[in-house]
Amino acid sequence: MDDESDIYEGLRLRVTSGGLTPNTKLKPSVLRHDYNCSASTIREALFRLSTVGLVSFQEQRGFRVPIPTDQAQHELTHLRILLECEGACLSIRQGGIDWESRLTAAHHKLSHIEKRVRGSADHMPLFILWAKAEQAFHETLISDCGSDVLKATHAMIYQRFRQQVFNSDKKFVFVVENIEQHQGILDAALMRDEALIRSRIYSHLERNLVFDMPPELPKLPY
Amino acid sequence: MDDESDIYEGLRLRVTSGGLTPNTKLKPSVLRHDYNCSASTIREALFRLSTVGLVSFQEQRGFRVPIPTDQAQHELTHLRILLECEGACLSIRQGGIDWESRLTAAHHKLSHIEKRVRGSADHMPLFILWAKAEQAFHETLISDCGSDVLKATHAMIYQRFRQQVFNSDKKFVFVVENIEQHQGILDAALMRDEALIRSRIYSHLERNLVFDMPPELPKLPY
DNA sequence: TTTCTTGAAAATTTCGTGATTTTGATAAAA
DNA sequence: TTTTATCAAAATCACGAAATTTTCAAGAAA
Repeated sequence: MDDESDIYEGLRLRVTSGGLTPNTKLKPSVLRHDYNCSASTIREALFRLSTVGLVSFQEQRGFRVPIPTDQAQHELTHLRILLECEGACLSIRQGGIDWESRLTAAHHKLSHIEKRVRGSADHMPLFILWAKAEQAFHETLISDCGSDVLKATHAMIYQRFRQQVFNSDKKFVFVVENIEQHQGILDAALMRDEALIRSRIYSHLERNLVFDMPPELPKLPY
Repeated sequence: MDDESDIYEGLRLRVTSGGLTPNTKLKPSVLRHDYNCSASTIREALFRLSTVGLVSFQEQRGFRVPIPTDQAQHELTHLRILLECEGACLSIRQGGIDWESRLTAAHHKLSHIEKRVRGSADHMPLFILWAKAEQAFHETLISDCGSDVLKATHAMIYQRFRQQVFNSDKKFVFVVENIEQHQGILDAALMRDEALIRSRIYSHLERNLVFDMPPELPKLPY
């Protein structure tokens, strides 16, 4: 377990943003050479990744890069909305100046990168940077919700979401709307308006919902 | 990996409802004898349990039964409410007669056990049965939400919640209110009343919220 | 007494091997 | 041509042992 966590992190990066073709087999006996360790060590790390849903696993058939599906993207987006709205609203209630400050800082970094992305033709080189900054922004948004369980759960879902869209066809289509949407979320947070931030988080993530959400049933009068 | 999943299940049962003292060390070299396998196999299973939060793990310091804390109980309850409300409401919208039927069946079983528990002085022997039935009921409640991710996430949180209360002081205090609360949730589901089921799920789990939820901030007029 | 070392015992982690299973190409049969 | 059978190559899995790290008790120093 010396640098097993490094191995875990390394593999996690490769399966989430390493540009691996979905369904690629992940063979411990091959990957061991990249990390200078035994196949068993790789296997253990892949196992852990599979419990979090970042690699798929079948008994006696080894590990593979998960195949992105519309269904999975929809479900991951749905859960992101649920968790981020809840976390953001709780942070609004409990967070102080420190939270506002960290969120503003995270947005500043993200915003800087996004403006650079808008300019350049090829987004690829900036993408890793952008992904890190966007994750940091969304995690800071919920950082003062007071629940480690909520934050850990959100982190898991966010990772899978990012893997999903990265490994799907439209990898690097940068959406210009993101810029004003992130700004809008920051503004709502600083205004401490829960209803507004909910609707802005929803709007921000909405385009990843590939199916219509089922409508609320009309209440029957008794 | 032959019966590794059996080992995983066995260990999961032991750390969630096996009456183990919190903080107990889980030594692969000891546990191997209970399952007739090597220490490595046990280790792998414990590792998987640690990624879902059912055993705690520290590098070079092995595995332990997690220590229940008020904070953890509060957070797990909070997430259960969030996920079950969402899952139940979606099931109300999407579920059909089949869902109603399965939910009624699950409630019937649970109800039967709960009435027996109310009668007996020592709840211990019935507890495992009750836990299974209560889990089945709550999982059926969200079973037609249409999201595997939501259901899997809920299952993880529910397991940890159950472990939490089981391993805390008040292991076997059976709460009589559960009976009518479960009935109330079933009724709301059959009535397909989303607002009602939300409030009843909240009431049902409320007593496990050990801290007050922060109040909504008053909106400042500009 | 308290704090700091020492070092042997115990526990954890990594690794290569052999047994078991899957894969995939080739040939036989329909 | 399509399907089925065969079997060798390749991969996976469980295992025990070696290497590394931690634990903790006993003695030395403050």
